[in-house]
Amino acid sequence: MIHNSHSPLNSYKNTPILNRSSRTTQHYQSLSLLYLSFSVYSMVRQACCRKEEMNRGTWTEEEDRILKTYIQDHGEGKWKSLPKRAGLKRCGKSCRLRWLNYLRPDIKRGNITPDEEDLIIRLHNLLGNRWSLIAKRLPGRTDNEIKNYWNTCLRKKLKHDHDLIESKPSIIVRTKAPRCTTKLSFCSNKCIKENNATNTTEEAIVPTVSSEAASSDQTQQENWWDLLGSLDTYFDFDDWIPICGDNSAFDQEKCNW
DNA sequence: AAGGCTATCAACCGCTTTCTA
DNA sequence: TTAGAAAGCGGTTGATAGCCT
Repeated sequence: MIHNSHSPLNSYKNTPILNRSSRTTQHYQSLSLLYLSFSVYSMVRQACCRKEEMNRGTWTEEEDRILKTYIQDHGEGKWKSLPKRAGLKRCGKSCRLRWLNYLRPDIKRGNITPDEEDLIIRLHNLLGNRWSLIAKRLPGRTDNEIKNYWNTCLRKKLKHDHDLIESKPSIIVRTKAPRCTTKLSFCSNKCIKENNATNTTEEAIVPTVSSEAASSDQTQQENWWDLLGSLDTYFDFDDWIPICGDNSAFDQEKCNW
């Protein structure tokens, strides 16, 4: 879709919490609490930028040109101070997003190909709504693009298969340990070595498998391996071994528990 | 032609995670 | 070790195009 880059966004209206005439003492008490909370919140958390001084909405061609030129000359990073340095009336987050999702030279234009679509579906099946991780497996595509594509096209497309999907065991790979309760995880040999050496967390994919998949149910384990097998085009699994609480449960020779 | 409705997707927001001093 | 800053992430919003009546 082509947006008119010169049309201002007429959004973010000040919506009153209640009509003045319909407010009661109770409403005012609630409002006081709300304002108090907001004041405390403001003391703790500073806004990333002053909204009234910033351009918002669709980027103009001129803004794009300024941002692109600046990043080509000075490189990415330091997004918070970038707008000031580059002479843009945008907040740093907005600049970052615009660069990552639109201006970056390696962005792939055009429709999602059937191969890409297939990969998105498979990865989503594996990873869930981890758009940035999915995007990393699709060169030139952004997480935002994939997320939109999923929410608009694929969700509908797959809806008629809903019952089929529902009947399958849910095997979602979680990638951030604090967010999941898992028994089973996968880690590359390289990663283990590095972690042992540096005692740091590996940023690359170190997926853990949801507890459903970690059950002793043979069918679920087979499904899991099927899923991994279908993805080996995209992942280099030669270097990956499963670890399961203690590794002893896994037979690396037979590739099974 | 006009108005309503829907689909799309860029951009925003709030929160979490990671980095750094 | 800790607090604040920076970066990253995913859900949501809203402008716009296009279709339908």
